[in-house]
Amino acid sequence: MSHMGYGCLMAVDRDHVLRSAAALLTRKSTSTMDEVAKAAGISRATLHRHFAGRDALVRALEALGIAECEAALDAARLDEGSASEAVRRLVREIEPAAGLLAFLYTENQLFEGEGQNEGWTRLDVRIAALFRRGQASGEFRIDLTPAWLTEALYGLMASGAWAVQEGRVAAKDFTHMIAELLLGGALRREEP
Amino acid sequence: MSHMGYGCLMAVDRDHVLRSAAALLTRKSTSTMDEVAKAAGISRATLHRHFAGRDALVRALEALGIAECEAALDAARLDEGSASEAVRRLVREIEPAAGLLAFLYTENQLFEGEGQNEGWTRLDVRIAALFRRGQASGEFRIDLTPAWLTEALYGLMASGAWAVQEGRVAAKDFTHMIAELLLGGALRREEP
DNA sequence: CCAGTTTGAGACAAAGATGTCTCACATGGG
DNA sequence: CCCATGTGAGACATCTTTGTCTCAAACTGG
Repeated sequence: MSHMGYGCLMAVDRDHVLRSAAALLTRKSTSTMDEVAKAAGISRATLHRHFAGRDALVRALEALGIAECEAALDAARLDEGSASEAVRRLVREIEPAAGLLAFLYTENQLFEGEGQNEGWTRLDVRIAALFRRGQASGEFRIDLTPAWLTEALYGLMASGAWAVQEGRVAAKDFTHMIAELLLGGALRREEP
Repeated sequence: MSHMGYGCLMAVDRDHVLRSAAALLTRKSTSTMDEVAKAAGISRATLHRHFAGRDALVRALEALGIAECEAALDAARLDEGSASEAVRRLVREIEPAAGLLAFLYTENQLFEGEGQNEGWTRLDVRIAALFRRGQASGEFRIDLTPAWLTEALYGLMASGAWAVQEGRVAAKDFTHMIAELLLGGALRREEP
């Protein structure tokens, strides 16, 4: 297998390691490199062969989270149909990445240096644009800024991911609970 | 001042240390004991005289957060008036503690052992009871569980605290943004 | 079967944080 | 003024995590 280099097997292993690291760090964000390795079913040495260090691992998780989030935004077709439906599609598409996003959202180490990934800005811009579109069309209220609605979406996804993980809400309700609360709030509607 | 013991000066110093530690750890949850000490304007030795170690400090912050939260619940008089107004009062009263709560909310170390503070349960019960009251009175929709609404309130407060800290939303809008989103959601009302 | 590659296990030192201790200094009451 | 108390600065050992290395074993493709 000398000619394969990084093309084939390494890639799928790397992805598997990344996924299990995401799952573990979502539950316990201070997990040791050794715990991450064991969770992935590999040794610490092999983990180090994939990721130069803890920082590289977290950066790779950041890139993965951003990529999955952007893929979700693409799949949700935010420009089509009503803004409400676009938000529902967005929450549905982003659900599988919610745990990872929740971990990254609280990893404030990622946002303090200078070399912060501009992918976050791209995501913010696209999501805020969706809320702005909803405001322009009269669907959404205008006293809540698009920046705050974007932030609230992140926060609700993180809360939802944790609540599901601790069994406080059912996993199947994740999408509905987040989208409905974000769109409609807790108050009952007089006439839908 | 030998006869004073722990009664007077120690107490206010301890409180001041606790407050600055809360402010610092909210921004950078991995701050060193030395950084915590410097932020409080004291030396690491003195910090250690107040709190036996990092764990003791975090536990003290947990107790402080729970106490402030319970005081806010008391001040908000959750049983009086409409549930919506009670939620607005709750958010307003809890705002000063939002940063500390956001820190504790993501300190999952607090919730994994067996000796987790039952204060959180007390808070959950009281807040969930408020949402349940709103549902029973017909004010709140019933397809969002009280447990999820409680969780969402925590998540929105954390998001709000971070968004304010990073300058993405104005501090003066904190209460309005959180309460209005939680109650009414992003959709515009036809007839208020 | 064989050769090259990858892996796991462990040893090892470096780095960082923590807990403990000592000692000099300041401060405030008597 | 004097003394007791609290404080800051620093030294020190310890512990954990990390990064690096080696080597034997397992595996794979030919």
